[in-house]
Amino acid sequence: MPDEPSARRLAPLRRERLYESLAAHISDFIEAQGLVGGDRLPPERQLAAELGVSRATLSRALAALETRGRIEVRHGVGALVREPEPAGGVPAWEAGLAARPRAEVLVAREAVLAGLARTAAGADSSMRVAMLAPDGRQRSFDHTWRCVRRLAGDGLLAELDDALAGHAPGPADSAEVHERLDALADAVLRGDAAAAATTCQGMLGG
Amino acid sequence: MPDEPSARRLAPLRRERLYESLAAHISDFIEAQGLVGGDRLPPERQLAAELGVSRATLSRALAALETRGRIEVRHGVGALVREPEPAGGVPAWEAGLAARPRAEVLVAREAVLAGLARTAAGADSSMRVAMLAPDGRQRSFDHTWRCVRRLAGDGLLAELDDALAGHAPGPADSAEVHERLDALADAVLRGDAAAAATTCQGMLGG
DNA sequence: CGATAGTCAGTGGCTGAGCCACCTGACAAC
DNA sequence: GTTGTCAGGTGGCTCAGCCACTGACTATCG
Repeated sequence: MPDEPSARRLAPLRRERLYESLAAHISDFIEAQGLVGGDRLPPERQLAAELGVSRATLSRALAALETRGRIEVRHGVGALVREPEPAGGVPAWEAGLAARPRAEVLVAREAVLAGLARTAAGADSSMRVAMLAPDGRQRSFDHTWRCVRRLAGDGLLAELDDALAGHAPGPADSAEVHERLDALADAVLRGDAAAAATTCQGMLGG
Repeated sequence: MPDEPSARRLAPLRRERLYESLAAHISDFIEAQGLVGGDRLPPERQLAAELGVSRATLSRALAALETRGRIEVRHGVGALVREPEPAGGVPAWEAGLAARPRAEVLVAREAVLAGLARTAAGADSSMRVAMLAPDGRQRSFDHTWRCVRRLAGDGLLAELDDALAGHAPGPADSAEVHERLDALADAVLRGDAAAAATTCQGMLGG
Protein backbone atom coordinates (compact mmCIF):
# COMPACT_ATOMS: atom_id res chain seq x y z
CA MET A 1 0.00 0.00 0.00
CA PRO A 2 2.23 2.79 -1.23
CA ASP A 3 0.41 6.04 -0.72
CA GLU A 4 -2.88 4.94 0.67
CA PRO A 5 -4.45 8.11 2.04
CA SER A 6 -5.41 5.78 4.80
CA ALA A 7 -8.72 6.93 6.17
CA ARG A 8 -6.64 7.59 9.25
CA ARG A 9 -4.85 10.64 7.91
CA LEU A 10 -5.97 14.05 6.74
CA ALA A 11 -5.37 14.94 3.12
CA PRO A 12 -2.27 17.08 2.51
CA LEU A 13 -4.19 20.20 1.41
CA ARG A 14 -2.09 21.68 -1.37
CA ARG A 15 -2.49 25.40 -1.92
CA GLU A 16 -2.85 26.79 -5.40
CA ARG A 17 -0.05 29.02 -6.60
CA LEU A 18 -0.88 32.61 -7.28
CA TYR A 19 0.02 32.37 -10.94
CA GLU A 20 -2.26 29.38 -11.37
CA SER A 21 -5.19 31.29 -9.94
CA LEU A 22 -4.25 34.20 -12.16
CA ALA A 23 -4.25 31.97 -15.22
CA ALA A 24 -7.72 30.73 -14.37
CA HIS A 25 -8.86 34.26 -13.70
CA ILE A 26 -7.55 35.56 -17.00
CA SER A 27 -9.12 32.64 -18.81
CA ASP A 28 -12.44 33.60 -17.28
CA PHE A 29 -11.78 37.20 -18.25
CA ILE A 30 -11.36 36.17 -21.88
CA GLU A 31 -14.70 34.44 -21.68
CA ALA A 32 -16.42 37.33 -19.94
CA GLN A 33 -15.15 39.89 -22.42
CA GLY A 34 -16.22 37.70 -25.28
CA LEU A 35 -12.74 37.77 -26.78
CA VAL A 36 -12.24 35.50 -29.77
CA GLY A 37 -9.30 34.23 -31.79
CA GLY A 38 -6.85 36.98 -32.66
CA ASP A 39 -8.01 39.48 -30.07
CA ARG A 40 -5.29 40.98 -27.92
CA LEU A 41 -5.11 40.97 -24.16
CA PRO A 42 -4.07 44.16 -22.35
CA PRO A 43 -0.29 44.54 -21.99
CA GLU A 44 1.44 42.77 -19.12
CA ARG A 45 2.30 45.94 -17.26
CA GLN A 46 -1.30 47.13 -17.28
CA LEU A 47 -2.78 43.73 -16.40
CA ALA A 48 -0.31 43.32 -13.57
CA ALA A 49 -1.20 46.71 -12.15
CA GLU A 50 -4.94 46.09 -12.44
CA LEU A 51 -4.71 42.69 -10.82
CA GLY A 52 -2.33 43.89 -8.13
CA VAL A 53 0.47 41.41 -8.82
CA SER A 54 4.02 41.77 -10.01
CA ARG A 55 4.71 41.66 -13.70
CA ALA A 56 6.84 38.55 -13.28
CA THR A 57 3.98 36.60 -11.76
CA LEU A 58 1.51 37.79 -14.35
CA SER A 59 3.94 36.78 -17.05
CA ARG A 60 4.13 33.30 -15.60
CA ALA A 61 0.36 33.08 -15.65
CA LEU A 62 0.34 34.02 -19.33
CA ALA A 63 3.06 31.45 -20.01
CA ALA A 64 0.91 28.82 -18.34
CA LEU A 65 -2.06 29.79 -20.48
CA GLU A 66 0.16 29.58 -23.53
CA THR A 67 1.41 26.07 -22.86
CA ARG A 68 -2.23 25.11 -22.45
CA GLY A 69 -3.01 26.53 -25.87
CA ARG A 70 -5.42 29.18 -24.65
CA ILE A 71 -3.36 32.15 -25.87
CA GLU A 72 -0.26 32.88 -27.89
CA VAL A 73 2.32 35.34 -26.57
CA ARG A 74 4.46 37.19 -29.11
CA HIS A 75 7.51 39.19 -28.26
CA GLY A 76 6.99 42.84 -29.12
CA VAL A 77 3.32 42.32 -29.90
CA GLY A 78 1.35 41.02 -26.96
CA ALA A 79 -0.81 38.12 -25.85
CA LEU A 80 -3.26 36.93 -28.50
CA VAL A 81 -6.29 34.78 -27.80
CA ARG A 82 -6.15 31.53 -29.70
CA GLU A 83 -9.07 29.97 -31.48
CA PRO A 84 -9.89 26.67 -29.76
CA GLU A 85 -8.82 23.64 -31.75
CA PRO A 86 -11.15 23.50 -34.72
CA ALA A 87 -11.12 19.74 -35.10
CA GLY A 88 -13.11 18.28 -32.24
CA GLY A 89 -11.28 15.56 -30.44
CA VAL A 90 -14.57 14.08 -29.32
CA PRO A 91 -15.37 12.21 -32.54
CA ALA A 92 -12.22 10.14 -32.25
CA TRP A 93 -13.23 9.11 -28.80
CA GLU A 94 -16.78 8.41 -29.93
CA ALA A 95 -15.66 5.45 -31.99
CA GLY A 96 -14.82 3.43 -28.91
CA LEU A 97 -18.28 3.89 -27.47
CA ALA A 98 -19.82 1.13 -29.52
CA ALA A 99 -17.82 -1.49 -27.68
CA ARG A 100 -19.07 -0.45 -24.27
CA PRO A 101 -21.93 -1.91 -22.30
CA ARG A 102 -25.09 -0.02 -23.17
CA ALA A 103 -25.94 0.55 -19.53
CA GLU A 104 -22.74 2.52 -19.02
CA VAL A 105 -23.45 4.78 -21.94
CA LEU A 106 -27.03 5.29 -20.79
CA VAL A 107 -25.92 6.33 -17.34
CA ALA A 108 -23.32 8.67 -18.78
CA ARG A 109 -25.78 10.36 -21.09
CA GLU A 110 -28.28 10.76 -18.30
CA ALA A 111 -25.62 12.62 -16.33
CA VAL A 112 -24.90 14.82 -19.31
CA LEU A 113 -28.59 15.50 -19.87
CA ALA A 114 -28.97 16.43 -16.23
CA GLY A 115 -26.08 18.85 -16.57
CA LEU A 116 -27.64 20.40 -19.65
CA ALA A 117 -31.00 20.73 -17.94
CA ARG A 118 -29.36 22.40 -14.99
CA THR A 119 -27.54 24.85 -17.24
CA ALA A 120 -30.70 25.55 -19.21
CA ALA A 121 -32.54 26.41 -16.00
CA GLY A 122 -30.03 29.19 -15.50
CA ALA A 123 -30.61 30.74 -18.91
CA ASP A 124 -32.30 34.05 -19.48
CA SER A 125 -35.90 33.97 -18.31
CA SER A 126 -37.49 35.27 -21.50
CA MET A 127 -35.53 32.74 -23.54
CA ARG A 128 -36.77 29.93 -21.35
CA VAL A 129 -40.35 31.00 -21.88
CA ALA A 130 -39.86 31.38 -25.61
CA MET A 131 -38.42 27.90 -25.96
CA LEU A 132 -40.39 25.85 -23.51
CA ALA A 133 -43.75 27.44 -22.70
CA PRO A 134 -46.47 24.79 -23.01
CA ASP A 135 -48.63 25.04 -26.11
CA GLY A 136 -51.08 22.26 -25.47
CA ARG A 137 -49.35 19.82 -27.77
CA GLN A 138 -47.60 16.69 -26.66
CA ARG A 139 -43.86 17.09 -26.16
CA SER A 140 -41.52 14.76 -28.01
CA PHE A 141 -38.21 13.74 -26.55
CA ASP A 142 -36.15 15.04 -29.43
CA HIS A 143 -37.88 18.37 -29.74
CA THR A 144 -37.78 19.07 -26.02
CA TRP A 145 -34.10 18.30 -25.85
CA ARG A 146 -33.35 20.46 -28.83
CA CYS A 147 -34.90 23.32 -26.90
CA VAL A 148 -32.96 22.54 -23.75
CA ARG A 149 -29.77 22.34 -25.76
CA ARG A 150 -30.44 25.74 -27.29
CA LEU A 151 -30.92 27.18 -23.83
CA ALA A 152 -27.79 25.55 -22.45
CA GLY A 153 -25.70 26.84 -25.34
CA ASP A 154 -22.67 25.20 -26.89
CA GLY A 155 -20.02 23.68 -24.73
CA LEU A 156 -18.36 20.49 -23.65
CA LEU A 157 -21.62 19.04 -22.38
CA ALA A 158 -23.31 19.65 -25.71
CA GLU A 159 -20.48 17.90 -27.53
CA LEU A 160 -20.57 14.97 -25.16
CA ASP A 161 -24.31 14.72 -25.67
CA ASP A 162 -23.82 14.59 -29.43
CA ALA A 163 -21.24 11.85 -29.08
CA LEU A 164 -23.33 9.79 -26.68
CA ALA A 165 -26.65 10.27 -28.48
CA GLY A 166 -25.67 7.86 -31.22
CA HIS A 167 -25.19 5.02 -28.73
CA ALA A 168 -27.86 5.90 -26.18
CA PRO A 169 -30.83 7.20 -28.14
CA GLY A 170 -33.82 8.76 -26.45
CA PRO A 171 -36.84 6.69 -25.49
CA ALA A 172 -39.87 6.18 -27.70
CA ASP A 173 -42.98 8.18 -26.94
CA SER A 174 -45.04 6.94 -24.03
CA ALA A 175 -47.26 8.31 -21.35
CA GLU A 176 -44.47 8.13 -18.80
CA VAL A 177 -42.01 9.89 -21.05
CA HIS A 178 -44.48 12.69 -21.67
CA GLU A 179 -44.96 13.14 -17.97
CA ARG A 180 -41.23 13.36 -17.45
CA LEU A 181 -40.79 15.84 -20.25
CA ASP A 182 -43.56 18.02 -18.90
CA ALA A 183 -41.97 17.96 -15.47
CA LEU A 184 -38.60 18.76 -16.97
CA ALA A 185 -39.90 21.68 -19.01
CA ASP A 186 -41.75 22.95 -16.00
CA ALA A 187 -38.67 22.83 -13.78
CA VAL A 188 -36.53 24.60 -16.38
CA LEU A 189 -39.21 27.24 -16.85
CA ARG A 190 -39.27 27.88 -13.11
CA GLY A 191 -35.50 28.11 -13.16
CA ASP A 192 -35.28 25.26 -10.67
CA ALA A 193 -31.94 23.72 -11.60
CA ALA A 194 -32.01 20.96 -9.01
CA ALA A 195 -35.47 19.79 -9.99
CA ALA A 196 -34.61 19.93 -13.67
CA ALA A 197 -31.58 17.72 -13.11
CA THR A 198 -33.52 15.29 -10.94
CA THR A 199 -36.16 14.88 -13.60
CA CYS A 200 -33.56 13.42 -15.91
CA GLN A 201 -32.86 10.54 -13.56
CA GLY A 202 -33.92 7.39 -15.37
CA MET A 203 -35.08 9.36 -18.38
CA LEU A 204 -33.37 6.95 -20.74
CA GLY A 205 -34.52 3.86 -18.97
CA GLY A 206 -31.26 3.43 -17.06
CA MET B 1 -5.34 34.67 -49.79
CA PRO B 2 -4.48 36.12 -46.42
CA ASP B 3 -1.46 34.36 -45.08
CA GLU B 4 -0.42 31.97 -47.77
CA PRO B 5 2.95 30.58 -46.69
CA SER B 6 3.72 30.50 -50.40
CA ALA B 7 7.02 28.82 -51.18
CA ARG B 8 7.92 32.29 -52.36
CA ARG B 9 8.10 33.69 -48.86
CA LEU B 10 10.47 32.92 -46.02
CA ALA B 11 9.02 31.36 -42.89
CA PRO B 12 8.53 33.80 -40.01
CA LEU B 13 11.30 32.24 -37.92
CA ARG B 14 10.01 32.35 -34.43
CA ARG B 15 12.78 32.16 -31.89
CA GLU B 16 12.54 29.81 -29.01
CA ARG B 17 12.38 31.44 -25.64
CA LEU B 18 15.22 30.80 -23.29
CA TYR B 19 13.04 29.13 -20.72
CA GLU B 20 11.69 26.74 -23.35
CA SER B 21 15.19 25.64 -24.27
CA LEU B 22 15.96 25.31 -20.60
CA ALA B 23 12.94 23.09 -20.06
CA ALA B 24 14.05 20.80 -22.86
CA HIS B 25 17.58 20.81 -21.52
CA ILE B 26 16.49 19.90 -18.01
CA SER B 27 14.25 17.19 -19.37
CA ASP B 28 17.27 15.72 -21.12
CA PHE B 29 19.22 16.05 -17.91
CA ILE B 30 16.63 13.97 -16.08
CA GLU B 31 16.98 11.34 -18.76
CA ALA B 32 20.78 11.42 -18.77
CA GLN B 33 21.02 11.15 -14.99
CA GLY B 34 18.60 8.27 -15.03
CA LEU B 35 16.35 9.98 -12.52
CA VAL B 36 13.08 8.22 -11.81
CA GLY B 37 9.82 9.04 -10.08
CA GLY B 38 10.36 10.71 -6.73
CA ASP B 39 13.95 11.76 -7.31
CA ARG B 40 14.75 15.39 -6.58
CA LEU B 41 16.28 17.90 -8.95
CA PRO B 42 19.00 20.23 -7.62
CA PRO B 43 17.64 23.41 -6.01
CA GLU B 44 16.70 26.32 -8.25
CA ARG B 45 19.53 28.54 -7.06
CA GLN B 46 22.13 25.92 -7.84
CA LEU B 47 20.66 24.92 -11.19
CA ALA B 48 20.38 28.55 -12.23
CA ALA B 49 24.01 29.18 -11.37
CA GLU B 50 25.21 26.08 -13.16
CA LEU B 51 23.22 26.84 -16.28
CA GLY B 52 24.13 30.50 -16.23
CA VAL B 53 20.62 31.90 -16.17
CA SER B 54 18.65 33.91 -13.67
CA ARG B 55 16.64 32.08 -11.08
CA ALA B 56 13.41 33.61 -12.41
CA THR B 57 13.96 32.13 -15.84
CA LEU B 58 14.95 28.76 -14.47
CA SER B 59 11.83 28.78 -12.33
CA ARG B 60 9.71 29.42 -15.42
CA ALA B 61 11.35 26.48 -17.12
CA LEU B 62 10.47 24.26 -14.17
CA ALA B 63 6.92 25.58 -14.22
CA ALA B 64 6.67 24.66 -17.89
CA LEU B 65 7.92 21.15 -17.14
CA GLU B 66 5.37 20.90 -14.39
CA THR B 67 2.39 21.82 -16.56
CA ARG B 68 3.59 19.15 -18.95
CA GLY B 69 3.54 16.62 -16.15
CA ARG B 70 7.27 15.88 -16.26
CA ILE B 71 8.02 17.06 -12.72
CA GLU B 72 6.20 18.25 -9.64
CA VAL B 73 7.39 21.34 -7.82
CA ARG B 74 6.66 21.61 -4.11
CA HIS B 75 7.07 24.74 -2.08
CA GLY B 76 9.70 24.23 0.59
CA VAL B 77 10.76 20.88 -0.82
CA GLY B 78 12.01 21.08 -4.38
CA ALA B 79 11.32 19.76 -7.85
CA LEU B 80 10.45 16.08 -7.92
CA VAL B 81 10.56 13.92 -11.03
CA ARG B 82 7.17 12.46 -11.80
CA GLU B 83 6.54 8.92 -12.86
CA PRO B 84 5.05 8.96 -16.35
CA GLU B 85 1.33 8.22 -16.49
CA PRO B 86 0.97 4.57 -15.50
CA ALA B 87 -2.05 3.60 -17.57
CA GLY B 88 -2.70 4.93 -21.02
CA GLY B 89 -6.44 5.22 -20.45
CA VAL B 90 -6.31 8.88 -21.32
CA PRO B 91 -8.64 9.54 -24.21
CA ALA B 92 -7.19 11.49 -27.10
CA TRP B 93 -9.59 14.36 -26.72
CA GLU B 94 -8.29 15.18 -23.28
CA ALA B 95 -5.49 17.19 -24.85
CA GLY B 96 -8.01 19.56 -26.39
CA LEU B 97 -9.58 20.23 -23.01
CA ALA B 98 -6.85 22.60 -21.95
CA ALA B 99 -7.78 25.10 -24.61
CA ARG B 100 -11.41 25.28 -23.55
CA PRO B 101 -12.89 27.95 -21.34
CA ARG B 102 -12.57 26.88 -17.75
CA ALA B 103 -16.23 27.43 -17.04
CA GLU B 104 -17.23 24.83 -19.62
CA VAL B 105 -14.99 22.17 -18.18
CA LEU B 106 -16.15 22.98 -14.66
CA VAL B 107 -19.80 22.59 -15.60
CA ALA B 108 -19.08 19.36 -17.43
CA ARG B 109 -17.23 17.84 -14.50
CA GLU B 110 -19.96 18.88 -12.11
CA ALA B 111 -22.43 16.98 -14.26
CA VAL B 112 -20.17 13.94 -14.25
CA LEU B 113 -19.71 14.12 -10.48
CA ALA B 114 -23.47 14.34 -10.05
CA GLY B 115 -23.86 11.23 -12.18
CA LEU B 116 -21.25 9.39 -10.13
CA ALA B 117 -22.89 10.44 -6.89
CA ARG B 118 -26.23 9.20 -8.15
CA THR B 119 -24.73 5.88 -9.15
CA ALA B 120 -22.95 5.54 -5.84
CA ALA B 121 -26.21 6.08 -3.99
CA GLY B 122 -27.50 2.95 -5.69
CA ALA B 123 -24.61 0.79 -4.57
CA ASP B 124 -24.88 -2.00 -2.04
CA SER B 125 -25.89 -0.65 1.35
CA SER B 126 -23.10 -2.28 3.36
CA MET B 127 -20.51 -0.97 0.91
CA ARG B 128 -21.88 2.51 1.24
CA VAL B 129 -21.54 2.37 4.98
CA ALA B 130 -18.05 0.91 4.78
CA MET B 131 -16.82 3.66 2.51
CA LEU B 132 -18.60 6.73 3.74
CA ALA B 133 -19.74 6.35 7.33
CA PRO B 134 -18.70 9.48 9.26
CA ASP B 135 -15.79 9.02 11.62
CA GLY B 136 -15.62 12.45 13.18
CA ARG B 137 -12.82 13.66 10.99
CA GLN B 138 -12.95 16.35 8.37
CA ARG B 139 -13.61 15.12 4.85
CA SER B 140 -11.27 16.18 2.06
CA PHE B 141 -12.52 16.62 -1.46
CA ASP B 142 -10.14 14.10 -2.97
CA HIS B 143 -10.65 11.38 -0.44
CA THR B 144 -14.42 11.69 -0.45
CA TRP B 145 -14.52 11.44 -4.21
CA ARG B 146 -12.25 8.45 -4.24
CA CYS B 147 -14.82 6.72 -2.05
CA VAL B 148 -17.71 7.76 -4.25
CA ARG B 149 -15.80 6.57 -7.28
CA ARG B 150 -15.20 3.20 -5.67
CA LEU B 151 -18.90 2.88 -5.00
CA ALA B 152 -19.89 3.92 -8.50
CA GLY B 153 -17.49 1.44 -10.03
CA ASP B 154 -15.63 1.74 -13.29
CA GLY B 155 -17.37 2.99 -16.35
CA LEU B 156 -17.68 5.78 -18.81
CA LEU B 157 -18.42 8.33 -16.12
CA ALA B 158 -15.31 7.36 -14.19
CA GLU B 159 -13.17 7.78 -17.28
CA LEU B 160 -14.72 11.11 -18.08
CA ASP B 161 -14.01 12.20 -14.53
CA ASP B 162 -10.38 11.21 -14.87
CA ALA B 163 -10.04 13.15 -18.08
CA LEU B 164 -11.78 16.24 -16.74
CA ALA B 165 -10.10 16.18 -13.33
CA GLY B 166 -6.82 17.44 -14.76
CA HIS B 167 -8.44 20.58 -16.10
CA ALA B 168 -11.08 21.21 -13.47
CA PRO B 169 -9.46 20.29 -10.17
CA GLY B 170 -11.39 20.06 -6.95
CA PRO B 171 -11.72 23.05 -4.67
CA ALA B 172 -9.35 23.81 -1.84
CA ASP B 173 -10.46 22.93 1.67
CA SER B 174 -12.90 25.36 3.20
CA ALA B 175 -15.80 25.33 5.62
CA GLU B 176 -18.28 25.49 2.77
CA VAL B 177 -16.66 22.60 0.96
CA HIS B 178 -16.73 20.47 4.09
CA GLU B 179 -20.41 21.17 4.53
CA ARG B 180 -21.09 20.12 0.97
CA LEU B 181 -19.06 16.95 1.32
CA ASP B 182 -20.86 16.04 4.51
CA ALA B 183 -24.20 16.59 2.82
CA LEU B 184 -23.07 14.54 -0.15
CA ALA B 185 -21.85 11.64 1.96
CA ASP B 186 -25.04 11.74 3.96
CA ALA B 187 -27.23 11.62 0.85
CA VAL B 188 -25.26 8.73 -0.62
CA LEU B 189 -25.45 6.85 2.69
CA ARG B 190 -29.22 7.27 2.74
CA GLY B 191 -29.34 6.04 -0.84
CA ASP B 192 -30.99 9.27 -1.90
CA ALA B 193 -29.75 9.55 -5.47
CA ALA B 194 -31.53 12.80 -6.28
CA ALA B 195 -30.19 14.56 -3.20
CA ALA B 196 -26.69 13.25 -3.83
CA ALA B 197 -26.73 14.63 -7.34
CA THR B 198 -28.13 17.97 -6.24
CA THR B 199 -25.37 18.37 -3.68
CA CYS B 200 -22.84 18.42 -6.49
CA GLN B 201 -24.36 21.52 -8.01
CA GLY B 202 -21.76 24.27 -7.73
CA MET B 203 -19.35 21.95 -5.97
CA LEU B 204 -16.47 23.12 -8.16
CA GLY B 205 -17.31 26.76 -7.87
CA GLY B 206 -19.16 26.90 -11.18
C1' DC C 1 12.07 5.55 26.89
C1' DG C 2 8.47 7.61 23.85
C1' DA C 3 5.89 11.45 22.49
C1' DT C 4 5.57 16.28 21.91
C1' DA C 5 6.75 21.08 20.95
C1' DG C 6 10.16 24.35 19.40
C1' DT C 7 13.81 25.67 16.36
C1' DC C 8 16.30 26.32 12.14
C1' DA C 9 18.37 25.75 7.71
C1' DG C 10 17.05 25.02 3.05
C1' DT C 11 13.67 25.43 -0.49
C1' DG C 12 10.37 27.56 -3.75
C1' DG C 13 6.96 31.81 -4.29
C1' DC C 14 6.69 36.44 -5.27
C1' DT C 15 8.13 41.27 -5.64
C1' DG C 16 10.08 45.59 -7.76
C1' DA C 17 13.07 47.99 -10.63
C1' DG C 18 15.54 47.87 -14.62
C1' DC C 19 17.68 46.86 -19.15
C1' DC C 20 17.37 44.69 -23.59
C1' DA C 21 15.31 42.70 -27.94
C1' DC C 22 11.56 42.80 -30.74
C1' DC C 23 7.53 44.46 -33.60
C1' DT C 24 4.65 47.91 -35.48
C1' DG C 25 3.18 52.05 -37.59
C1' DA C 26 4.08 56.65 -38.96
C1' DC C 27 6.76 59.67 -41.45
C1' DA C 28 10.41 61.59 -44.15
C1' DA C 29 13.33 60.99 -48.13
C1' DC C 30 13.90 59.21 -52.45
C1' DG D 1 4.86 54.38 -54.96
C1' DT D 2 8.94 52.68 -52.58
C1' DT D 3 12.30 52.72 -49.28
C1' DG D 4 14.69 53.85 -45.01
C1' DT D 5 14.45 55.52 -40.46
C1' DC D 6 12.82 56.04 -35.99
C1' DA D 7 10.08 56.29 -31.82
C1' DG D 8 6.90 54.08 -28.88
C1' DG D 9 5.03 50.11 -26.99
C1' DT D 10 5.50 45.21 -25.98
C1' DG D 11 7.41 40.95 -24.01
C1' DG D 12 12.09 38.48 -22.44
C1' DC D 13 15.30 38.27 -18.98
C1' DT D 14 18.17 39.72 -15.01
C1' DC D 15 19.24 40.99 -10.26
C1' DA D 16 18.65 41.41 -5.43
C1' DG D 17 15.80 40.56 -1.90
C1' DC D 18 12.01 39.24 1.35
C1' DC D 19 8.52 35.93 2.62
C1' DA D 20 6.19 31.30 3.35
C1' DC D 21 6.57 26.60 3.50
C1' DT D 22 8.77 22.05 4.64
C1' DG D 23 11.38 18.68 6.99
C1' DA D 24 14.63 17.29 10.09
C1' DC D 25 16.78 18.02 14.23
C1' DT D 26 16.70 18.97 19.19
C1' DA D 27 15.30 19.92 23.44
C1' DT D 28 11.61 19.10 26.66
C1' DC D 29 8.01 16.82 29.13
C1' DG D 30 5.37 12.84 30.86
